[in-house]
Amino acid sequence: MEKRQNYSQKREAIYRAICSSACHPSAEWLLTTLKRDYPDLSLGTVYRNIARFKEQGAVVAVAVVNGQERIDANVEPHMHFICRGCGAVLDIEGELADDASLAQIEQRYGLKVESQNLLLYGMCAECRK
Amino acid sequence: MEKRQNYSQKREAIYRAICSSACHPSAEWLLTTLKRDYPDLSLGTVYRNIARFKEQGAVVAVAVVNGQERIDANVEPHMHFICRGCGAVLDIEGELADDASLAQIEQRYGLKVESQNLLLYGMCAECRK
DNA sequence: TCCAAAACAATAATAATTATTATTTTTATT
DNA sequence: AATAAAAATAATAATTATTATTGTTTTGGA
Repeated sequence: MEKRQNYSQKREAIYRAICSSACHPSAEWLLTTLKRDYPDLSLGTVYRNIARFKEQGAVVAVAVVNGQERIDANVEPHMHFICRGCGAVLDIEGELADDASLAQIEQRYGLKVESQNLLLYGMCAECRK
Repeated sequence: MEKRQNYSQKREAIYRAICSSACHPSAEWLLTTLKRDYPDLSLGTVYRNIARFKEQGAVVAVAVVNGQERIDANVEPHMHFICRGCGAVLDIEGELADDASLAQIEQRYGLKVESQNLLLYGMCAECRK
């Protein structure tokens, strides 16, 4: 029997915030953003629910920027750009390693690839000015 | 005039350890490994020198595994595999995004790409058993 | 050898994250 | 609707990686 999972307003709000923000939020960002609607939301709750979403595969950590983990509700493999100036994390459309290449790597190194993450680093349009 | 840079046995030992280890070490690993030969080496010194190597471009941070930053003295762009089981970081030969693709991304998003890092996640040969 | 700059160890301070505990919310059942 | 067990939470404490500070030692030129 699987574990029962009760409904929680806050969990839903956290997940919605992750989905509806394009910024790939950190725990801190989620807390301050959601404080407006849920004044008694605590950071522990944000971390606990992020951990749960990760376990379920509903979100994925895409990068650590300035020591803070940034997450994405778009779990389809895609690139990210990280700005050295402002720390922004942007989605980038484009190809990743294809299945054939991954299969070749798996064979060659005897390992099993479960996911991939291509990060580009540099300066975003804003910060270049 | 450029900044004077005195010689330091420990700095050299730290750099050599990074170069000669295939494990993409963390600060912690470097400390414990080098303690044998330099019993009064301190963690602060390890961090300070890693920071300097990064500024100089002599090493690059390739991943954060279990909260610890892992570094590589091979600054040529190449893939890495990260084992979900044991946290190992392995070098993987293979193509990254080529200059043409990057130029296209730069144009499309108005940004400047300075480096890239492709991470594969999964289970290494050892941990699969 | 003498001196100033650089590097260091030891220690304290930060900052992100995780764990604990007592309270509140949810939900199934009466 | 009332009740009680399970789950979720806030508040708080504890951990852990990293950075900053300070006083001492090392380095290398004069």
